[in-house]
Amino acid sequence: MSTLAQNKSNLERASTAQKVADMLREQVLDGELAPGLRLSEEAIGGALGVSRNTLREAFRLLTRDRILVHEHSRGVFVRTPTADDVRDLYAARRVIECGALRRWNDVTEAQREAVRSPVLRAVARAEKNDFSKTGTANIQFHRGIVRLADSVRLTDESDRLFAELMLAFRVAREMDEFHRTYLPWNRRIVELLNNGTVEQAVEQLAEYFDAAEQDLVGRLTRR
Amino acid sequence: MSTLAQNKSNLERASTAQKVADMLREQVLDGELAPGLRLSEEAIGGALGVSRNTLREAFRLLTRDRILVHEHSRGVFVRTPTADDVRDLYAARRVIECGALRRWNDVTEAQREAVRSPVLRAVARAEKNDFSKTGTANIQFHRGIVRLADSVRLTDESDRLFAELMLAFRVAREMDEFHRTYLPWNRRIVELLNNGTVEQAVEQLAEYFDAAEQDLVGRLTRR
DNA sequence: GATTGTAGGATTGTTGAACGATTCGACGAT
DNA sequence: ATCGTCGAATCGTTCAACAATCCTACAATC
Repeated sequence: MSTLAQNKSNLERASTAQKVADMLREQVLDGELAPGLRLSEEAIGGALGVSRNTLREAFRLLTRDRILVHEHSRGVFVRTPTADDVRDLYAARRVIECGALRRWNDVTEAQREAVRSPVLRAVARAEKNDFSKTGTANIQFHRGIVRLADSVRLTDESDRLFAELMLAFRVAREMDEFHRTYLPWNRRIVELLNNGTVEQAVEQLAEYFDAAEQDLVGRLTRR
Repeated sequence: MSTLAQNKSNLERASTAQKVADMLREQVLDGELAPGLRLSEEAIGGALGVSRNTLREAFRLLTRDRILVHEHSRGVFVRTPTADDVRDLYAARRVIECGALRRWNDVTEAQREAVRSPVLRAVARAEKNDFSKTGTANIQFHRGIVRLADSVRLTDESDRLFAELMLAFRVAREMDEFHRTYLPWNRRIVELLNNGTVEQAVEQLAEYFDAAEQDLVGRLTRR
């Protein structure tokens, strides 16, 4: 049965627009297309060998994911998150992740492990001074938290939020230091969870959001 | 200054695709386009006087809003929410709305009033046996709750959830009775909030979600 | 009778070209 | 220095075309 399910996903051919959108998303999140950059329909379409119409469909998809912004008759641009965007982002994360974390005692062991293990990985990365991977492992930790809620709609929306956050990281400076600062916080949260003191863990998570938001906003405003 | 802001929104001409999407969304939510219906590109495009390419852009927008589903080489269909969809929907609402409601004491009086007043309106509608408007007023109540979180990203996503929920209502039966059943619950929640017992209100809200989810799933499965 | 193969017509997926509408930047007038 | 004006570049939208895919009906097979 599981093989059938796998075949199904292989059969679901992605449309050209979808593939183009995936490729562009990756390039933006990898930093090859910097925030603020304008994406010319002609240039991109020519380089990728797709027609303008198809490319525009791809742009719409990424606009909905908040990776691009669309200005009428001016074109699409790689989004440049503002301080207000970051505040909004963290307001959403506070509600979603704190709410998801409260379900700690109601979920499967596999779900709990998906929260714990990324923190260990992040610590290992940080000890090797590999801070770019520290950041991605950190996001895995938060993805794991969201998944405690058992809602694909929530995880999908959160993935959009995380993508936007990574864009904000690109705009800000000194992000290596940022990730190093908040790693101990995550360790403490996992510790509290293992102790069974869920409500305290939630409180720590909320405090982490307060601190990280203020820090990131600061790195965005004075620049 | 406020007039300038108004003018700005007027200046932001919506694209044709956006206008078409808005029109189709309205028709779907009003029930003029029933769940499961296939939307032919030629038929719709011809009726609305827009080209196929523009119409396809509109379809993409609505697909992202989960109002339509897109099947490769088969076309787009009005979404027919399943029982699993409803469960996922309520899992997301539980996290979002309970989390937002916990902020009750940290928000402005205007925000609090936007939670209270829809309940009074719903009661008034119900006394006149106007249950379609009872349902919309009820949704306003929940929209007000989400707005306590102070995040446009969260309210936007919630609006998508509510739209999907209204689609589920169309598939289910006897929804008049449904809305009548859960109206007293909302009154009690507002009462608890006014008493200052926020945590009890959150608990009531969670119980409401449990009951409503089970009820709605039931109306969707045995049919 | 139920299942499988096959031809066809209809619909979608994608492209390319076209043209009006809008924006941007440079240039010159005040 | 500020304000119009003009032209080039780009976007918004439409149209026509063709390949790829799906659906239906009918025939063939067991």
